[in-house]
Amino acid sequence: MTATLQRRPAAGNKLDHILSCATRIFCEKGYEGASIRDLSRRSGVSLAGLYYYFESKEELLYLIQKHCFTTLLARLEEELGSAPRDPEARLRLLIRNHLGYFLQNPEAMKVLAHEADSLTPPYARQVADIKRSYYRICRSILDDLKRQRKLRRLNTRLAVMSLYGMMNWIYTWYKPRLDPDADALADHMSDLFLGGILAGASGSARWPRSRNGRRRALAA
Amino acid sequence: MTATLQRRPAAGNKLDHILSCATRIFCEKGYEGASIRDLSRRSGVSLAGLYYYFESKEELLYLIQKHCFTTLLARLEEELGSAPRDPEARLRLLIRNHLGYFLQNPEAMKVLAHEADSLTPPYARQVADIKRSYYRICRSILDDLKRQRKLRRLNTRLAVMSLYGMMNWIYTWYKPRLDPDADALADHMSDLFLGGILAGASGSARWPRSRNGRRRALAA
DNA sequence: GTTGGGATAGAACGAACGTTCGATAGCCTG
DNA sequence: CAGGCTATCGAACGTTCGTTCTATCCCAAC
Repeated sequence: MTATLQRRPAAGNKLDHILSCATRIFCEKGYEGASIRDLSRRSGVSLAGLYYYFESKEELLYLIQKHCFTTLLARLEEELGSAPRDPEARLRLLIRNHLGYFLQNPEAMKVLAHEADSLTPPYARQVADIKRSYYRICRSILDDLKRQRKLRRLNTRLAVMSLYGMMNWIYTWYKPRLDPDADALADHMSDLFLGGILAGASGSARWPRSRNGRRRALAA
Repeated sequence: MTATLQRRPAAGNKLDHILSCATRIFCEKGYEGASIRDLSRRSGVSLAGLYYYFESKEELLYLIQKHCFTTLLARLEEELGSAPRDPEARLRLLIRNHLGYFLQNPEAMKVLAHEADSLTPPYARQVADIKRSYYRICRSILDDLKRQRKLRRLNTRLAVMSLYGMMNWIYTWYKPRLDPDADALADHMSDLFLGGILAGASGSARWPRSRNGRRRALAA
């Protein structure tokens, strides 16, 4: 269950190669649909030889997810450390960081987003912990923004989830030759999200709601 | 490849039962991870008996996806038929329709969103056609809105994808006891999205963009 | 030059997979 | 009651799966 990375110091390069092949295969065929034999063919390592580097197929997915989320989180924390205190600026930075990493590693991105609950408890917990940290940073920025701008009616949980939905769904439609690059996309989504948060969720609604009378509770 | 539904007129009930069991199983274990033996156990039909009702596991997924997307699209077209011409109202209606159906059929929703490209060409094409119709309705509403409000800088493709991302990601986080119901959620996302579109994408930017100077093209 | 362990692979294991075969009920029609 | 059609099943087929067993190779240390 512990990371294979530490066990065999000299083997880092080859494990990295295997992990990158595995990422590509999981991306193409999904975790369940991918086979160790696929990985053997793609990586050039024999079927049995692979098991020198990891203990099971599931550990493979775990190592990929853990590495990516850890990197994503570390980059964000580093950037936020030397960033202004203004919540809007920090949120823009988070979005930029997220999309920057995702569009730079599109295959890993799909594996993170698509195989989010393919891991079983022993592995799943550790990944979930990192994800929770990442999620909480966004939520606390939004709580700050809510206080600063007095957005009484803002449900920050819904807002966070909506934002992550926008961002994580990208792997299903993004075409590098057709769509804007990561920075432009980050600006687009930042504007969309912040515009919506700041315009719609403050005091009175600026735009009419649904035409029928079913106005349920919107507040947090 | 043609729908099994028409071949055996009297068998509708049992096929429906099988499809609903299959939906639940695909939802729980994913398409690849689910086995026909799981379906046999859950539905109470013998392994061989199942194949009287469909031709392959893939046709099963196809039947589920086709039925759901067709229903979703039909409902939307019916509602839009007797709706006002105002693009904003029509967009709110689309969001309400989408979330209403999704939260009423959460297992099917996950199968639609998560197994979006588990089908291979013969089946995949037919589902893709229906999805394209559905997507185009949203896009044309947004094009109308863009014209009406003179939103020169709005990239409607990105906007549509962002909106669908927000909505389709719900299956990963929605908790019925914790989160607002479908109508309230639809209002929330409508406000967020419309607020963002109308505030951020018109003439000059109302809020500052990223702190560094990399201001790439945001326009369509 | 022997030795010992890290690194590798061929072959096999048992289990599970999607699918099919052949048989058997039940039932309507003639 | 004979014949055919619908609906169903137990058993099996051939394949692929994740994983492991065992043997080998290479190279540094003694």
